[in-house]
Amino acid sequence: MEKKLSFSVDNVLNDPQKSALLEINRPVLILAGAGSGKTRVITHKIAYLIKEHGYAPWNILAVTFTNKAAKEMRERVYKLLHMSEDGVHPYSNHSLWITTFHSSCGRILRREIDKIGYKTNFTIYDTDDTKSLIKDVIKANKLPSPSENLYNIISYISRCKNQFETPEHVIQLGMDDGDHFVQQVGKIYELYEKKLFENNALDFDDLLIKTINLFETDSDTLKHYRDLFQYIMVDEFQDTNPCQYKLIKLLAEGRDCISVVGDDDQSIYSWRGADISNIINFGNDFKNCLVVKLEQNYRSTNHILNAAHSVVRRNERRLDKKIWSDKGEGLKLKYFDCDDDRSESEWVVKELLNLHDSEVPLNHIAILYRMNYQSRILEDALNREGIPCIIIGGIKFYERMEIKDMLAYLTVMVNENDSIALKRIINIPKRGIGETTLGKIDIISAELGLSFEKAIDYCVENKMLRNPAKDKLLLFFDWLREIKKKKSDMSISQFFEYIIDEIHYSEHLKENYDNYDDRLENIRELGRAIVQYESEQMEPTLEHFLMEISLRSDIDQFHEEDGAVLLMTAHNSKGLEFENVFIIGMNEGVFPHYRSIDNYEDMEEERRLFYVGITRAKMRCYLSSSNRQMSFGQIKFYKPSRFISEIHPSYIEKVITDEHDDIMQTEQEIFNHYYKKQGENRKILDKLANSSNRIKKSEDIQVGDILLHKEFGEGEVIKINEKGDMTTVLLSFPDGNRLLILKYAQLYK
DNA sequence: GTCGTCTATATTTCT
DNA sequence: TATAGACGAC
Repeated sequence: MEKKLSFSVDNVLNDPQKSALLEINRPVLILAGAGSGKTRVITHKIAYLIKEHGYAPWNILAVTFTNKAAKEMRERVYKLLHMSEDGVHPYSNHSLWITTFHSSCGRILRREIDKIGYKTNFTIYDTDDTKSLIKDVIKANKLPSPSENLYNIISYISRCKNQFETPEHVIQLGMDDGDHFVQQVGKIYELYEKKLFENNALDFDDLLIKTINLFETDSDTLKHYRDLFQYIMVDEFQDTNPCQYKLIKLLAEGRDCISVVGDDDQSIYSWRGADISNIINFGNDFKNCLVVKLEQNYRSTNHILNAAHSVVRRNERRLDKKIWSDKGEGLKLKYFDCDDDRSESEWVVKELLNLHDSEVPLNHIAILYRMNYQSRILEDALNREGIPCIIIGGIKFYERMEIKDMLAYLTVMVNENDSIALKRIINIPKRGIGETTLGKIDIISAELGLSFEKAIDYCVENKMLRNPAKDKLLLFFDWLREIKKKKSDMSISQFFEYIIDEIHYSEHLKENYDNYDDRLENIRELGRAIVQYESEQMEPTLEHFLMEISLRSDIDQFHEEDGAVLLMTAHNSKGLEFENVFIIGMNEGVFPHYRSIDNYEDMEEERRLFYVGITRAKMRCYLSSSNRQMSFGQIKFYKPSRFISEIHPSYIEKVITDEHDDIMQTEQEIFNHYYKKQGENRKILDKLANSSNRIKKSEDIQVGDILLHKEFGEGEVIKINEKGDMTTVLLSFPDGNRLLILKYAQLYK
């Protein structure tokens, strides 16, 4: 039977897309290949529900992972509903719940969190704040400083949190296994959680966890939101972690009002706890679900799709599907292997200029890489040729020192319990309140279980602080109280300007930083963001603004219309598409990343990441590698990436040029080249570690040879004691003779 | 408590 | 390379 739609999807959607849209009485799992129009399905389905089935916009919850994806989805729905782009008419700006997981939770908690003991003016901590808080916790509680680096501790805690492991349980686990690290982290975790609560702060994970807590402890609230969200859609479902999945289940389980879209081949966030089994097990939790595969790609030509497929099909853990398009074969991928990273970026620039000559606009070109630092050398090369470029990611705007300073000021005005924000600003500009004083207060706060502010009072009352520090503290808090009073008399932007003046922040920047111009400009940019926020919101509040800001990242506000080449990591490119895509640094240890080389599952993820990269390209895809790369001031040698050889040869064309520097054939020559250039840099000697000049056998040397040791320098061979594997050499170094085991000593000719 | 200098040290990726 | 942290001088 044919269904008549006044909201026409007949010419916009293909058959599988349509079936995914029309099914609203069963759960729907949409397995959507790259470029198969999954956003189109979601947005049309939202519009369809509203227009054809009378759903109110606020009764639909659609969640994704990035603000950018959410924003795009919102705009597309507005268009379909003929709303204005800011969504104000005919529904209010708040009417649509098309957001990220984190901001939808933030929005819920902003209203409800007092039900689980927090105050609604809570602060959201980013990774930076989390790091500071953990440092503080270790110090204040006089815990031994852990041998592992902070990042490992933070991610361990985050993993525990996302799997609903309590600190007590983690500590117990650590004791049972005699695992010292786990015990230690468990302790830090416990104190960290306590401190977060004291500070009335939530970290990113908490936004989800506390929402779940809320729903689990307060059934009325859960019921309210279950009734509110009559239909739920999840984009990028392959990226959901246990927490996100649980949240969705809480809201939708037992009902049929859910559609999820995902592509297991594009799962690239397992390091953040994303679990592909969520997509694989979806059918178990949501019975009788309709599975739709979208395999037609609307983006790329087939050589690109086939090349991408020939790589990703090597993964064992994947659902079988193959994307195709009706756009013809198109061009093969172009691959160029370069001598070093400098010539690699020059090659990219050259190809890029060729494209430009054939009238390809610059904003149709993206250059992707595995790690942010790879952008630098490219940026230089592009600048040399005067090609404008925009780098996405990297040092993020909202993570800049001066931005964080000012946001901390605003935060303190809103949440007086936030010790991280308070400590950040208490001595900026210099007020003579230093580490020692703050450390003392932290310790008291930890020992007596007092909040930071209470601990200050306690220290003052009990005369525990010496006079200059004490007076300055009191002075500061007097000042702070005065400032806070002004808050209600002004708009957010006025208040912001007022604080800047009041603390003489521009003077502070001028006195302390060479690049104060840039920093001042950033502050102005933040001011503009505030003004913009105020103009967009019907009821702007500082609390809400700060939340928006803390969940925002750089990629959100890039505009395609800028006539510039885009540079970004492969991760950041997900969900985007470009006529022409370059992927640089196709080397073992770079892409795939060296930390995934020894781990099969990680390697599969790298492969998926590469798959994501290739499938961004509509027309042309360029790949390049380089044998030598300058990284952190050192030259490193690399082999071409295994992924290059994993591409079926019929879809890739290797570029041969005559521009290789034939002069440097051997490792020795390469070494000499740099050695001469950079002088006696010991670090350079490290590079020899893998070179052919490493002496491993006694046949390679004789008495009288001069050998090189990276620490001891040059030494003359005095004696060789043949003992098979354990052969030793006696060498005379500038600082004396040494006996070394040939096999282990790093000696070079 | 602050400032400057030196050294060690780390390098991935939505929110 | 670049930057955070340690250390010592004031």
